[in-house]
Amino acid sequence: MSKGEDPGVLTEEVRPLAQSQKSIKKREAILRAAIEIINTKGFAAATMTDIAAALDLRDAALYYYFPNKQALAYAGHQRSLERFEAILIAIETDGGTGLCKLRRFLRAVLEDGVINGPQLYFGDHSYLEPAQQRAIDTWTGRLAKKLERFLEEGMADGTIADCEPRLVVQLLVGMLIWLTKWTPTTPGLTNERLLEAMETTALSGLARVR
Amino acid sequence: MSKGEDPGVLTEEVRPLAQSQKSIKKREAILRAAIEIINTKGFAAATMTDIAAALDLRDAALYYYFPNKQALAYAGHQRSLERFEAILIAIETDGGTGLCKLRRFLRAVLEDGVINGPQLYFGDHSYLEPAQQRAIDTWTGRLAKKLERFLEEGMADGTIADCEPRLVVQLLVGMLIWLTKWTPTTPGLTNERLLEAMETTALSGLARVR
DNA sequence: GATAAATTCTAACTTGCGTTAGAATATCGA
DNA sequence: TCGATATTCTAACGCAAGTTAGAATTTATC
Repeated sequence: MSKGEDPGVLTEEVRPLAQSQKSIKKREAILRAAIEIINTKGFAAATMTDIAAALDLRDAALYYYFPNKQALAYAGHQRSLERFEAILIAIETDGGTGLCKLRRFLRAVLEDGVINGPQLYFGDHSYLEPAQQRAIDTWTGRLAKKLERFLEEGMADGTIADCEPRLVVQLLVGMLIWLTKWTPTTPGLTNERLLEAMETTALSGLARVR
Repeated sequence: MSKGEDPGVLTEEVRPLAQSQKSIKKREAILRAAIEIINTKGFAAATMTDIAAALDLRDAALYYYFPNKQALAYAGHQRSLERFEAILIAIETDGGTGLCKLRRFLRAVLEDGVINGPQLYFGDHSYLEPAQQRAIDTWTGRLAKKLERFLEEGMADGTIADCEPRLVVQLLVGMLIWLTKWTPTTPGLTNERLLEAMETTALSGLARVR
């Protein structure tokens, strides 16, 4: 649909892209700030002014990028789930034992910025539209299933203890969610020490066999 | 300060008590409902109308028992911490190995009504007055220390693996906090299965040694 | 530099919710 | 039954925060 030899074609295509490029960057920054703030204070307590202030903006400016607060939060949920999915798929394609996959998952979540600027969250979404809630729930369910499969694989290949995957996954998720609350107030904490603590607690176990 | 032989003494003492007794019962019920609702929806999203509706009351009626929403939530925090402290002290006085104490703690928290009507919570308290926040923080810190001591005792008596107690306690707390969110939507779940899953995950560990 | 588009701001509107005052009702002892 | 106290309700106020409209400003293109 475009004339190949027209020298203007390049600029014609780049111009709108260049505009959008910048706009998208800012949209990303807003989304990032929103995720972190909502994650910290909760949806209701996190005000549009809070989020805007993180980027030296007024609350009204946010409405240029998102129609309303709900949509902003919903986008945050989606972003979070996309990241999780990417992590899980990467692990799936790489293969390995069930235990190996589980360990890689814990490490990946930590490295994906849990401590400084949590970009992964789940938790509450009762403030969303019912349809949005359902969408999040089914998506979350799919991802949880992937994790459960890791455990089942491990039980089959002998690397993971006999357990109820559904329950264990929720316990692990709880550990991860809580990270975003207490790690910011724990100075001197590194990903290495955190990962070691998690592996000791959940993988090798706290109990010493006698 | 009272006449010992006055037969009215008994009724005199009982009368105001009888009135208060009923009032206290209702105050307890309100507090209980508030803890559960705030725990589920968060402080900001939980409205006074929500809490009142749980007892077939209007929002204004709550102000007969609590001066304001903040005070109600603060009382909830205190109630929660009292329960935790009672659990921890009971375990301390009973003695046993570090691992034994840790196991007893997990069981006690579950039995204290985590699944049906969560009465224990921690999480966010950024909506309280700074002084109240400090009070909660120091109290929470004391209780966390008790848990950490269990781990240290276990490391000393050989029942618990080498670890950083500070970090491990937070990981365990995360597991427990998250319980109140997902267990209500998991039908057919029993305390026994839950406890077994927790012991498998955190105590004996998910990894099978080869 | 000038014009158009994109971006952000100011100011006001709206709604929900915490809170209060005072009326209404229930409870209870005499 | 009656009066007093305790408890709850109705109605309204005030404020905080989400949202909107339109002006103001910046940015990009010629």
